[in-house]
Amino acid sequence: MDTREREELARLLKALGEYNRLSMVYELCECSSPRNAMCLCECCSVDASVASRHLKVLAQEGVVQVVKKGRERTYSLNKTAIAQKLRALADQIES
Amino acid sequence: MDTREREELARLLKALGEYNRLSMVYELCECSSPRNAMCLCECCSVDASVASRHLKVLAQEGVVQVVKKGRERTYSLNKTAIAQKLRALADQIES
DNA sequence: GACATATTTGCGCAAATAAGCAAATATTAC
DNA sequence: GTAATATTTGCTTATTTGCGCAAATATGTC
Repeated sequence: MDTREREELARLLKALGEYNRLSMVYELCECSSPRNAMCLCECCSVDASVASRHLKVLAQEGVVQVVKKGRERTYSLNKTAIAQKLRALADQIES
Repeated sequence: MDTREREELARLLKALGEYNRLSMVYELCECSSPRNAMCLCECCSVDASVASRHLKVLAQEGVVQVVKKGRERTYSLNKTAIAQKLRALADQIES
């Protein structure tokens, strides 16, 4: 694993390691259909602007996928990609 | 998963999500035997005091185990515990 | 005891982070 | 066009974080 990858992984873990962001991820886990920021800001009781910023971070790190739908944007989890990265780290740690 | 567990998981991910700390974890991955802070501070070119603080964070979150050996303390990874938590999160995300 | 080594702690500083609010922007509906 | 809704952005504030250095502490060696 080179430096670049390690930096990327650190950013991913940091993105997931903030309580409100993690709560949004869990929320998205439980909803089968994509949600918008207005909905997701409720699960952690923050302003919509705050949720928007958190979701931007999650999108940058590839945790969520954004789809523009009219005046709203819906977010869904990149389940397999994230799960794969977490498992890869688990494997490496256990090796 | 209740609030307490989620906070705990967020703290774990945050602990792993800092580049120098993650580097120490990788370093510990590669050494089969436990290492002390003096050794671990080299892999990320920081002061020993900084390494000491980082290792304290990792210990608090259960990432590493500390063994007091004379005037030094040796650190080793709690491999299975961490791997298990990461896989549990992966499973939950993928579900 | 004196000295060396490993770690921790206190302090200060700079940068990053999270939050809320208000304003700006985009898009839909009427 | 106007009004309503969803999002983003700018601004400010408060807090946290990471770092280095120096001093303090702990422990082993002589």
